[in-house]
Amino acid sequence: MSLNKTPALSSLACTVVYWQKQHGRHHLPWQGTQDPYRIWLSEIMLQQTQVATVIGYYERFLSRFPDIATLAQAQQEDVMPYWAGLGYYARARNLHRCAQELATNWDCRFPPTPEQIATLPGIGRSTAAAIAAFAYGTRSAIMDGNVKRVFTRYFGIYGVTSQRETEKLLWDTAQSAVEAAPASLDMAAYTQGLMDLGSQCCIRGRPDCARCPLKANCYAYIHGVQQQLPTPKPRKASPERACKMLVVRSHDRILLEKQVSPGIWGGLWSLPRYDDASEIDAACRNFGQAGAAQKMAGLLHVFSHFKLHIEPWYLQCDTLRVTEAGQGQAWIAIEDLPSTALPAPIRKILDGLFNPHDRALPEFTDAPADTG
DNA sequence: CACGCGTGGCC
DNA sequence: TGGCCAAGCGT
Repeated sequence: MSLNKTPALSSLACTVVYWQKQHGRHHLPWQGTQDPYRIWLSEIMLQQTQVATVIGYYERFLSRFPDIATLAQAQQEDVMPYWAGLGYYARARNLHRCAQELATNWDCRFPPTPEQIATLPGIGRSTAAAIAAFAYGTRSAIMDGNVKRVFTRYFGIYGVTSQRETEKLLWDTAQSAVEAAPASLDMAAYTQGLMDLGSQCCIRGRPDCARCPLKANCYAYIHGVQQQLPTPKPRKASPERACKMLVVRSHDRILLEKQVSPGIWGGLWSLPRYDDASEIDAACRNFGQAGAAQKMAGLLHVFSHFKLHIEPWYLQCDTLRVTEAGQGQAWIAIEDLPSTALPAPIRKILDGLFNPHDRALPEFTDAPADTG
């Protein structure tokens, strides 16, 4: 992919800087300094941790350990209390180790290049670039969750961002954006501006495109696909459950059960539900039709947090009197089903029975298949 | 390289 | 309300 000569690329960095100076954040505790120690400490604390959580920890830590030498001389047991509650405690152990390494090998200073900084414990490519950009003005790109949102949307980069190919494209694009910018670019404002855009405008759920300075050239805004980007990770396999349901028909009516709220399908009407075949048998005997139920084609319904395998059975028993409905049950006329509040899979089952589109008779099967 | 690491916020 | 996510990194 060649983005280098597009207007979208060449105008990006200056637009971000201009916006950051007017609308970005300028009063966070770690801003307004070029001290690599303070910048480093903030970057480590901010890894996978929200700004509001970090602020208090940052100020307490900095009061106790004001510079690299103080931190390097401390015992790890004296450091950890200042991290307790912040999470990801390897960050604190690496921070301490890193300070000692800087004291031993670098005269309590940070190395001059992001490549060298990234060799230190707990500092990866993105954190190293951020430290170098804020402390030295080095033109090296960062890549965090904010930048991923901004760039996937702005450039229309599809693919799960944690996958290698997408990750590489994002890094290459981010570096190209820096290199396409004029030499006078304010790297600190640009780096901060990308993160400010990501946290203030280009948020995940409802991006505030109206206030975004990049919308004129933004792929997602132009094509209306903000909700599709960044490409969401495939969800973990959800637990699966199974149940059987019974369609009991008497003349022109079927038996439905009102679902309680709160609960699955609360307030809707569903079919009587059973856990196993013996309960189906018992129900049929109860209706005076032992062994008369027919197994229908199974289907799979996917909820947000689990999957339900439904095995419907059909029982014709015209001897029943429709006045005999249990608590929470009702005999509903088939002609009234279209106006009845039914969950989608229940409507599908009943549609297949009573409104077969392309076959003369409802279809029964011995081998239920998940056709959901 | 997919995963574990911690806690809080969000819907 | 449980799952997903947040200024990532190390293994």
